[in-house]
Amino acid sequence: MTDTLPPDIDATENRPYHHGDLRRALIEAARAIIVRDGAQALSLRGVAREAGVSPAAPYHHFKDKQELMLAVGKLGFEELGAAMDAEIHRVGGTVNDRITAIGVAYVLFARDNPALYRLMYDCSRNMEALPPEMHEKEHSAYAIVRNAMIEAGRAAADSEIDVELATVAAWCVAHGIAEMAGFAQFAPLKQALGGEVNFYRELLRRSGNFQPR
Amino acid sequence: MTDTLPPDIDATENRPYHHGDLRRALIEAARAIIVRDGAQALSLRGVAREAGVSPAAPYHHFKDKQELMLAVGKLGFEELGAAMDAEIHRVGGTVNDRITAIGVAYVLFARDNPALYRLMYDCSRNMEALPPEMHEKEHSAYAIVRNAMIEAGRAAADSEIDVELATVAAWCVAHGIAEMAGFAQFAPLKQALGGEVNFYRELLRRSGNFQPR
DNA sequence: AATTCATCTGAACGCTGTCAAGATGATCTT
DNA sequence: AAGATCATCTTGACAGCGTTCAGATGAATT
Repeated sequence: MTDTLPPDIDATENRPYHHGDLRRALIEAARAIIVRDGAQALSLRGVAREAGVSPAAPYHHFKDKQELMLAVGKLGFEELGAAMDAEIHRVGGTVNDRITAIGVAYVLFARDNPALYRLMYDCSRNMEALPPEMHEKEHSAYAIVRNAMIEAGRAAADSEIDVELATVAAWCVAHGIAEMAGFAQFAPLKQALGGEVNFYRELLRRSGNFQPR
Repeated sequence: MTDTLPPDIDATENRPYHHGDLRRALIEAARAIIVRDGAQALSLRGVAREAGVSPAAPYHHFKDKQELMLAVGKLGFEELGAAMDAEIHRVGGTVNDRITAIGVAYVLFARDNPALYRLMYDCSRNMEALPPEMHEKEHSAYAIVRNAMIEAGRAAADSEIDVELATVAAWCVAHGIAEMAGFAQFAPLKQALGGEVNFYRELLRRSGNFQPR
């Protein structure tokens, strides 16, 4: 019973059976639809259609439509973490430069992927708690913010509560701004501040969480 | 042709035709369903059922399901404004006491009506801009925050941009906290800070928007 | 070569949002 | 008072949705 199939890639789930890797294909099809047509237009049947399988096929990989959504949301959090990480390394500089970069990257991710960003929170809210791997892994979005808060001295690294609180406070601010980012009635403010990014930067600055004390 | 029906109530829209006032009945039925069973369970047919009319009846009062949702969202913003107003008058005290009260009232409204709160933003985001009456009326939620920012000296009252910016900054923070309010994984933090409300108050305080400079 | 069993299909269920055509009945005109 | 008007509501239909179940398919194991 030697494995004729390679232990394979590094991915969490991989099953090249009939289709090859339908599970991943479904997740990516769903992501594509949600980014292209918005959350409203996402149907399980549509995802199956996009992946070229029958409407019932997804049920062998996901219990629910919701469980597929959750997988897409998880992917979204990974992408968010990657975007923040990339921006940190691009900016470099002082801790405070980087901490601002994190906030801006967060808001821009939400602005560029509004439906995906929304889904990430929608499926989170429907659960009792976020699955641990969403925010506990080393390079998760949550860990990045958390580490930045410690490094910036916004929390005593030895006080668990203090670190959590600083992280949550920063996260809430970024989330609030991110959700408003697309609202059209802020256009005058964006213009008055000399650009969209400056607007976000100013809001982050005012919150006191993304700039030196 | 003397009016057999009283000119009637003070409401904005009132048409006692066949049903009496189906438009309002539909809005209130929708509100009841969304509060009772969640946003996921809200269907146009269900609303019609709850109001005791046929599935097609709503289409004589609303172009769309979305248009009905929008009306519910508008109602929600009115209730939010009323809740904030009530809390302001209940607390009294200094400007800073009241400004904190506004933030707490905002977050608690979202915590107590999560699905309604979500709908308020969902239908807002689907539009180009919020309908003006949602945030420009004297006692609208927006105006309350705006006036408080001026009174608290957090913005120069004569600088339009400054006032808008301060208001938006505060609103974003409150919104961010409000959306996170229900997340289960914050339970330890709530306990560590001696209660849920203290947790919200601490997050608001840290943002710098809801406390004296 | 035979068996097992995960994977996928086809057909069906009740539900949804929406529409077109017709019935109802309050209001307005005469 | 009688007739016309017209907003209001119902009936019936359509396509599409999430979900289930019985059966077909074919790769992996024996």
